[in-house]
Amino acid sequence: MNAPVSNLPLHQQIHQDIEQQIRSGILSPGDKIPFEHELMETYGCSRMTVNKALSRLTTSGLIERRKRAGSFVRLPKLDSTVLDIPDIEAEILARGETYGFELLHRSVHRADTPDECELAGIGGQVLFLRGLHLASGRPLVVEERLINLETVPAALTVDFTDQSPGHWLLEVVPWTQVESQISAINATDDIAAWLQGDKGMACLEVERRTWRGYERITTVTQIYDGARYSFTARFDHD
Amino acid sequence: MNAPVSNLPLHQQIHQDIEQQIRSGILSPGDKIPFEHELMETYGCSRMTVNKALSRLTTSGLIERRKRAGSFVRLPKLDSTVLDIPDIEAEILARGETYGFELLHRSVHRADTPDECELAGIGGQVLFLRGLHLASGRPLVVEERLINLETVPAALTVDFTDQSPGHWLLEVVPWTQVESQISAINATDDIAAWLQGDKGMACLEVERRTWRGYERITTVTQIYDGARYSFTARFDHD
DNA sequence: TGAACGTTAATGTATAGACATTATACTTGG
DNA sequence: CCAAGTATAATGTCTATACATTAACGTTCA
Repeated sequence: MNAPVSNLPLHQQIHQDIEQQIRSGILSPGDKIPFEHELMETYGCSRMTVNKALSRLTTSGLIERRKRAGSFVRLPKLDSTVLDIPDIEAEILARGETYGFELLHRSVHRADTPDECELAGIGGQVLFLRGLHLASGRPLVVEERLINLETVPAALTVDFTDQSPGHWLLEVVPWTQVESQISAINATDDIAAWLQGDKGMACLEVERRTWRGYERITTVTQIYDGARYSFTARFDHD
Repeated sequence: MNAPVSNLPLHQQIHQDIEQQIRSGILSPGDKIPFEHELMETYGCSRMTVNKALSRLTTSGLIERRKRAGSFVRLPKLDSTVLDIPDIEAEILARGETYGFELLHRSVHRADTPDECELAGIGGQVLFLRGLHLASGRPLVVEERLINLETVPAALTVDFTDQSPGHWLLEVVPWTQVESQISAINATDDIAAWLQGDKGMACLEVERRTWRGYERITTVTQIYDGARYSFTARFDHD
């Protein structure tokens, strides 16, 4: 009686073996991977099974395949990384602190600034909200949000006095595309007051626009207390 | 004579059709996708072809499949985005500015700080470099880099006086894993002097550690002039 | 009613074979 | 020697079939 080699399906096993060899450096960029018919022999399986494994490695960008020539390890992407821009509430709770939201300002008006028109079209209705995210009672983030009432009219009837609009939006209108911009700014008087910090302190500013299909949903600018917050990201090659 | 419906392979066509329906909102999270045998009829093809399309939608996280029940559109990930941390040289050139690198400091020593030991092991040799990335002759980024000489001994023999070590490393030892941390800091006296800015100005600080397999390659801290730089990212659902 | 059990309809995996496509390698003619 | 044409070996796609796995469904029995 033989112990089972693995409980994984064979195509996953093959995929994983090759990926492991690339990540460990046994196979370097440019190196050749065995032909499909060679892997068929090695694993004692059909070509479709090998092909499934190699196809997935191709779509995930780890290898490159050329007819007649064979399959080769690709050069890694020049440089890019996956960044989690977290749900602030979840993030604060995960730190073991208590979460709170405080609404500072709310207004409804017709789009007139370029930014508002880009969101809701000329003359479209937008909802403007400014609020604070509190960690253990202390302000950590101030956010200013525009919501497109053409696409999310329900936002008008919701009470955001102590509920984060980001969280609500995510449940009601999940986005399909996001665009983010991260920069560093010095706190203005207003920001310093809201975050209970000093004027001029370094803050992370995140501006994010979201879409559902081709319709704009919301634009949010979040300003983080730079001394108390940073983004981290871990990225495995692809 | 019929015009060809599409020149894409059928499984890609099916994949794309369904993805399009999800992104446009025709199909919402939780909605059911037709059974494989229904799609076979719709597209007049075999089950393996339909299966290939649906399997890829599964691995990319767009749909979820349950035996006996069927396939369903998944809720989008809570929040995460792909951030390009660019190759600085390429980025500056892309802006239409000229690129330059200027070495400020170079030294070789045995690892003694905790950070250096984490990189090269206790007593391992490390190469320390400090340099400026110049855009059109003006400093845009100051970087401090530690290179693990245990894994990249060749770095000792390279002249970095006007060549960016990041660029060189990428070609010689491509990484397989990266960890990044982005935060906002106020410029110290030193930083202000290097970047020819004012003390206290907001800067983006990016700390990045890279691995090849399980071996550490380098740690770099890059400080960007906050007034002249920001990261942008665009993210399509997965 | 409701808990246990067998049935069945869906997905998951794999096979063997076929033909299409294409870059490489080889051959031939100038 | 080089250019053009041809053969070939690899990947890309697709089919028809088979059996495994699993969760929903229906039925039976306490």
